Order: sequence, then structure tokens, then C-alpha cells
Amino acid sequence: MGLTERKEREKEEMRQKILDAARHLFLEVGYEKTSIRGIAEIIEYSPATIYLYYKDKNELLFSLHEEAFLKMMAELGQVVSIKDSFERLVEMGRKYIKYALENPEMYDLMFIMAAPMETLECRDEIWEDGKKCFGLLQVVVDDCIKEGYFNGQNTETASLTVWAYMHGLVTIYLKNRLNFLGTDHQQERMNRSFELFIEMLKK
Amino acid sequence: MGLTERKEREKEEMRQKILDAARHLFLEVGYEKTSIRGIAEIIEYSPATIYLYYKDKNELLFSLHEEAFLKMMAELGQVVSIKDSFERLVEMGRKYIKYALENPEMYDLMFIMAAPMETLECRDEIWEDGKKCFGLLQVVVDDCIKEGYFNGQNTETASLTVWAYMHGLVTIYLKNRLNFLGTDHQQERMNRSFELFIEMLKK
DNA sequence: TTTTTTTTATAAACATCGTTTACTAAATTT
DNA sequence: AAATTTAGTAAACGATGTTTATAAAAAAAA
Repeated sequence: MGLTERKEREKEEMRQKILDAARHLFLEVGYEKTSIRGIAEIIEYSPATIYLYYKDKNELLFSLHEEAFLKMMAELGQVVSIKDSFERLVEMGRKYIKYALENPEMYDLMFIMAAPMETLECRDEIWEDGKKCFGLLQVVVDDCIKEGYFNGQNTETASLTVWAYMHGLVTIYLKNRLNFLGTDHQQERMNRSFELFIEMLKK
Repeated sequence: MGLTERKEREKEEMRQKILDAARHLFLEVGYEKTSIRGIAEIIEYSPATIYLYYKDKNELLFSLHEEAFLKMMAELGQVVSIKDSFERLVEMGRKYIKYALENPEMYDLMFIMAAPMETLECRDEIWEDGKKCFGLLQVVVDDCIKEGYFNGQNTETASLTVWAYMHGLVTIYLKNRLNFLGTDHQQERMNRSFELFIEMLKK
């Protein structure tokens, strides 16, 4: 009779409403200051209500982290239009850096924070978002391998190596560990390093 | 009359006592559960007393992070005995991985957490520990460059590239972002990647 | 040796936080 | 219309880092 459907829809709307508030706070004031109480205030419900829609804060953060992956993958996916395989990989790297630097809080959530991973562990699921995103990289790396790059290494190893470098580069910067080099020109130094890495990949 | 000296010594002893308790809790139950109250209980003083010796929790974590750097640098420094420059760099990489995997909480404190860096920012000092540690790497990389590696790149760029890769590799693993590959054999996959990276450095 | 002053320590409180419990009011089913 | 399920909340619980007012101990000055 369409009643359970309406209920289901309303429930989903409420979840979305909570998520919107969470995202807003997260981007506005950062992770540290994003509280359940703060979210509750924005949506004008009591804090306890949030627990009717999300098991705990970790689950909420996990949902946010899923959203962030969708956005990042949409941006990384744009490189399909590039014909040359290696140039496709290079551009993907650039877009990865761009995303990380423009969305530092989300990047943290996706690849550093423990919270979202903990919801997976207690249900022992696999990390689907990470797997899919890594898959995106693997496809491009595989194309490069077919053209003779990475001298015949297997796709997974080569992809992991590229990812590790990219991730290391952006997190060193985002977590302010590049401060001992002057506070200026840090991004220039990153670019130089990125170009060297690209050269190394060319073998 | 040696009185101020004794006072100074006692003050330093108390700071050390607090630091010992903090380190103990940190290694025992992890960062998340290390609280000022917990530290106070161990040393059998009131929580407020700790604030007579450390400005805030960040400063305490900063002291811990300094200790961790001393230990890491002692371990990385062992490679001086290796004659061949490139092999010295490789071994340094292995030791870096080893340290990170054996001291995950301390590694987090040194290179990921915001807290210790914040004590620097409010006094706008430079990050001496990071600078020194990076210097250790630079010396080894520079020796490699002199022997023709990194085809004539400048030392800083080459060092940053190596560090970024190493840091990325260990943090992806430590922060459980390698879980989508089976929960087993993760360290094997890291080793394969490390070896590929070494090959890439050989140009 | 008193008396004053400085240092050291703390109990209690403040303002947060994530989360749970007991309860009410509204919506739905019978 | 009565019984039952659902949605929402106020208040509390047990934490957290930190500050303030106050007391006790130690050192300096008288």
C-alpha cells in the first residue's frame, strides 16, 4: 500500500539531512570540531535522534568518506579521454594531488583516520571504496605496463608503488611536515619531486 | 648556594617522571586512551599538577615525539658502516620501514598527528627534529648523486621523493588502507613494492 | 626565630564530548 | 476506539582537557 515505501523514503531523507549537516560542519570547522551535538543543532533535532539513523559517529564518518570517494573517483576518471597511456597516468597523479590539496579534511577521512575503517572491521567487510579507487589506478598502470613501462612488473606492485609515493607526498605536506623547508615554495618543491618521480617511471 | 640548581634538577625530574608515564600509557593503550588523568594516576599526582610542568597536552606530546626522533635517528644512523652508497640508502629504507612498523604509535606522533606540530606553530619555531632527520637522508642521497644516481637531480628533490615514497608505503599499511588486498601477505606486497622502487632508483 | 613571600600541589568546577536510558507523543495497526 | 509500534527527546553517565581558588609546604627576609 506504499506506506512502508514512504517510511523508507523518509528515513533515507533524514539520513541525508544528517549527512548534509555533518559535511557542512566538517568542511566549515574541520574534523576536530565536528560533534554530534553540533550536527543535531544544525538539523534542529536532539542529539539522541541521530543515533536512530546512524549506529555511532564512526558510521556517520564512514558515510561521509564514501561520498568523498565518489567525488574523487569522478575527478580521477576524467583522464580516460587522454590517449597516451603514460600521459594518462601522469595526469591522474596531478589530479590526485589536486584533490588532496583542495579537500584536505576529506582526504584525511579517506586515507588516514581510523574511525571510518573501524565500522568495516566490526562487520569484517572489505573496504570497497578503496578497492574500487585502487582499481582505477590499476587499469591505467596496466596500460602502461603493456607499453613496456615498469619493465614487466605485475600491475598490483607497480600500482601500489605509485600510490604509496603519491600518498606520501601529499600527506607530508598536508600534515605540515614540510615546514622545515621554508614555509614558502613548498608546492614548488612538491612539483619538482613529482616530476622526478615521473622521470623515474619512464625507466 | 646550589639551591636553585637543586630546584632546577627536581623540576626536570618531575618532567621526566610525567614523560615516562605518558610514554608508558602511549605504548600500552595507544594514543586515543592516553589522558592527562591517566598519566596523573600513574605518577600519583593530581591532573592539575601536570600543567605546572607542561603548558598543555600538545607540549607533552611534542616532548614524546622528540624522544621518538632520537630513537629513530639512532637506528637509521647505523647505516654509516655500509660502504656502498646505494646499498646504504637501501638499508636506510629498510630500517625506516622497520621502525615504523615496530613503533606505529610513535610514527604517527612524528609524522601524522597535528598535536605536536601545533606547539611549534604557536611559537613559530622551525621543526628541528624533522629537519635533522631529513638531513640524515640527504647526506646518503647526496652520496648516491655523486656516484651518478638520480641523474643529476638536486639533493633536496631526490630526498623528498624517496621520503615521500617510504612514508606513503608505511602509512597506507599502518592506517589499514591495504585491507582490500587480502588481510594476509600485506607485508610481502610492501616488500615487492619496495624492491620495485629500488629498481627505479637505479635508473 | 618569627614573619613574610614564594613555590608546589590539589580539589572542585567548567565546558566539552559520544552515548544510553527512561519516557512521551505521534502515527499506525488491530 | 483501543492497542501497539515508531519517532523523538530530556536528562543523565562517564569520559575528556583545562582553569581557578585555596591550602600547605618551602624559602627568604625580618
